[in-house]
Amino acid sequence: MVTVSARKTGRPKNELLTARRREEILHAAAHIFAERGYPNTDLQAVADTLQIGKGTIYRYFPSKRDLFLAAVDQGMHQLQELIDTTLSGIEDPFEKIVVGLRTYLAYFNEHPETAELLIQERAAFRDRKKPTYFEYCDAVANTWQVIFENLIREGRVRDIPVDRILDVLGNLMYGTMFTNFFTGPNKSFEEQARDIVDITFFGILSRKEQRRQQRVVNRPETRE
Amino acid sequence: MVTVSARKTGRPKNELLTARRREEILHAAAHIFAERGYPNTDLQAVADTLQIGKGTIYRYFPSKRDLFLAAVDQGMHQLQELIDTTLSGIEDPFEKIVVGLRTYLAYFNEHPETAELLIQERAAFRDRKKPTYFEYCDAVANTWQVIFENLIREGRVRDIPVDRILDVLGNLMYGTMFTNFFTGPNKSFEEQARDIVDITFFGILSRKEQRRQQRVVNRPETRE
Amino acid sequence: MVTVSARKTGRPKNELLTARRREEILHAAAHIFAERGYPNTDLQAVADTLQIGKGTIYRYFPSKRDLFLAAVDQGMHQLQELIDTTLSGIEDPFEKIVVGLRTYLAYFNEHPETAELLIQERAAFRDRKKPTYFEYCDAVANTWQVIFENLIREGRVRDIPVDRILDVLGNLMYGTMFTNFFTGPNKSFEEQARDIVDITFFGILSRKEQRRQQRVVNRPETRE
Amino acid sequence: MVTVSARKTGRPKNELLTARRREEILHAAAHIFAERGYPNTDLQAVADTLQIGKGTIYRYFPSKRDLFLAAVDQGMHQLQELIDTTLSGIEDPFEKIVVGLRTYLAYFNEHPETAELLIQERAAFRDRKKPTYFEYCDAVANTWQVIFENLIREGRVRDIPVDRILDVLGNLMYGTMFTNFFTGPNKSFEEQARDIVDITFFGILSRKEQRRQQRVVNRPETRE
DNA sequence: CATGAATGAGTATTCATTCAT
DNA sequence: TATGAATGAATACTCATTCAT
Repeated sequence: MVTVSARKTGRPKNELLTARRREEILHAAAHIFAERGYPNTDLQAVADTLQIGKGTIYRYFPSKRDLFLAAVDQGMHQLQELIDTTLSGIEDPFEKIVVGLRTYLAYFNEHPETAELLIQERAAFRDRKKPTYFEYCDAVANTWQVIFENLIREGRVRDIPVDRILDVLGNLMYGTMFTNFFTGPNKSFEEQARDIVDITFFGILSRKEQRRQQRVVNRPETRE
Repeated sequence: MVTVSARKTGRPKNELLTARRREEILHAAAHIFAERGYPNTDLQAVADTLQIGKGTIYRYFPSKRDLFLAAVDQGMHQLQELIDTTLSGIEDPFEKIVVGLRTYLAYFNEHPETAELLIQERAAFRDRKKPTYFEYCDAVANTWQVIFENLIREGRVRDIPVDRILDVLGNLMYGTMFTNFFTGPNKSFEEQARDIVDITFFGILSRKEQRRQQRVVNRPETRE
Repeated sequence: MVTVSARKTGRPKNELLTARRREEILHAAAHIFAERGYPNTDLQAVADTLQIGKGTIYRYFPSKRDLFLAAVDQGMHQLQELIDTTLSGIEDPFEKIVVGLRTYLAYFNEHPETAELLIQERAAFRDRKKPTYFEYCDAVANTWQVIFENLIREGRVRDIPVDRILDVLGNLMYGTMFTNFFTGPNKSFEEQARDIVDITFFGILSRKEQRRQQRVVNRPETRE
Repeated sequence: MVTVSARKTGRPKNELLTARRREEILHAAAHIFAERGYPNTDLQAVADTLQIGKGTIYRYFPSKRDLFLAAVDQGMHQLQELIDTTLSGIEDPFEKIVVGLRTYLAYFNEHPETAELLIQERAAFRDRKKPTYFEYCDAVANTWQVIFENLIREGRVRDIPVDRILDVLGNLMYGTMFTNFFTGPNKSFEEQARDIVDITFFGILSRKEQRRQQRVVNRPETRE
């Protein structure tokens, strides 16, 4: 391909190299931010890790803050892509739910630095309207909404308002992820996924107790 | 100058006053730390709020870090006391669970600064073995363990290993608390408690689906 | 004198000491700013000179800029006070002019750092509406205005619009001061004052030439 | 590849183009340095203005400092050339003086950036032996020396040592230029030139007062 | 006991200059 | 030759902590 322009004869920019270096910086930064915390991280440390000059980082990201937020975003983006890919071949809605849950826990199990970044983001940027995590949640909420609506229509899930289900499941996943991160997981993510599914699908009550309580409290919104 | 009872007397500390001031400092500090974040809070601001000298704070707490951790601890302590008090008159185990859950959510609803402090603690003191929150969780875990064991023995709760139940419920509460804090609650804590109870007690599956899935997957650990 | 308040029992501030230290900082800063230039001056250098901590300077002046401007202002203030004092006992208007001029040049001769600060101010704060120097000029302009008006009324000075006289004399003094500062004075300030007075009072033209030129150009505004 | 005249030829530099670009850089730099001040100007801004690469500037000037000093020098050079040209056709010595003065003020009126550069030069390079301005002054001093000596010999100017006259006039011009620049001119440069000539030629004293003062003080150096 | 004056270690960011392309 | 990517030295200001009063 021949371009007319010319004129600019200097050192041509290598876009591929530029993009690769951006990724490298992001990757190193994510780990160092997670390891030391946002306020304790000197960009010099990131530069040293990559064996580049501190000024170079500023060529790619306008500020420490921007670099950090880009790192958080990248982490969430990867999670989203992973889930999208994993679920793409699955038809059965229940399997989608179970696999999605397991993938979520698996991701944070393998990328604890992403969890750390979510904490750091909140601690350092209390002002940001909405944490990156919840922005991503909003983005996929509708997909799950539809899935559950279908299940309810088919009579496979109780007729509970879907947002209640999503809230409870979402909060449970979120809490599990953070707890794992804070205390270290006391069981494998597969086991965790299994336990969550078991309890949220079947409830903790025994059959007998379920029947009894439903008789006592005539909960109108939770008809079978 | 004559002192009556030997030399140890001197100027008697007014222990009451001392304790009161300690509380005042802790209270003010909790709110300011929560409002500005740990690294952005300078003790001068705390001193100014209380109209005392900065040095005075150092007479009550040896360092900024200690003051902060004391504030976190106070928050969790209050929560614990509130729950203990609230549950003390309740006999029915299910009611204990439901009321405990509601009280927990109510507390953080009224004291969002405690939630903020938990975040800040984690962000600032990544090194501390275990966050204050989970120390308190451990402290009460046994109580709930016993409650659920009894329920299982009585056949009112499915025979699931109790720690699984506690993990799932604990993570769900924790996740709900943080989500509320991050995004603002989209429903009242009473509604949240109700939804959590509904789903974790009865499960989301319809009766029919529950039966079907239990037939398909012969899950040996979850006999009724 | 007994003050009621009390309450605040801590270390009392010593206002005298505070004021003295402020002066000390200002004095040291003036010389160091002048010696190294505004942008090249690190407040650490000022602190080192005074054997105090850098933070201490910031207790007295909110920023490097403020410290600098205070130093400039102090320099001009001293000049003004010196001139006021010197002229206070003088009645004869011509003597006032001559002595004022000499005092002005003498001051900058003894305080070359003030001249340097005026340059630095202009170079560093191009945005400030009016340089400190000219603010002080404006403040005294009226006094001299009156003196010259009287001299004109008495027929001792030619009937030239007074602001022209003030402009020319002012610019001449200003230019002389800066030239002295830039190139080093090539004569004593007394000689400079004498030369300025000689030329501005009598003009450089010979009597004969003055008469000739006045015949040729009938300059209406400069009647004798 | 065949080159005609031995090896030195290679790609012949286009000297004209080179010189033109040098001028362009100098011109742009002068304005940007004047607008932002020496320390606040980064060479990137100069490069951007000219739409060239930052490295290219370094092909023409070895350092920021050199570029700046070249810009100052160019400004003074232009002034000198303008005055030389303007005066070349003038025979009458008084007219030379008046026109020279007016041209000087006119130049700085049209090129305020040159005045700014003179300030910046002094502020940034306190160490340089002599500011560019005074180097140029020295270069032309002799010409004016001769002119005044002739006028004195012809009895048209009072027999004052010529360097006194030059000092006073020089300082007056310098002060006027800077004042104009700092405060904005409050009258046109033509009026300023007229006022300066009026006062320095005729003095401010009235005839009567001139006579009186000359009687009182028998100033030996200022005989008519 | 209470105070706040004093301290100085710690940090994000810029920009002159170099040099690979 | 022209370019702009890369570099790292340099810099104003804050704030936890101490301690004289």
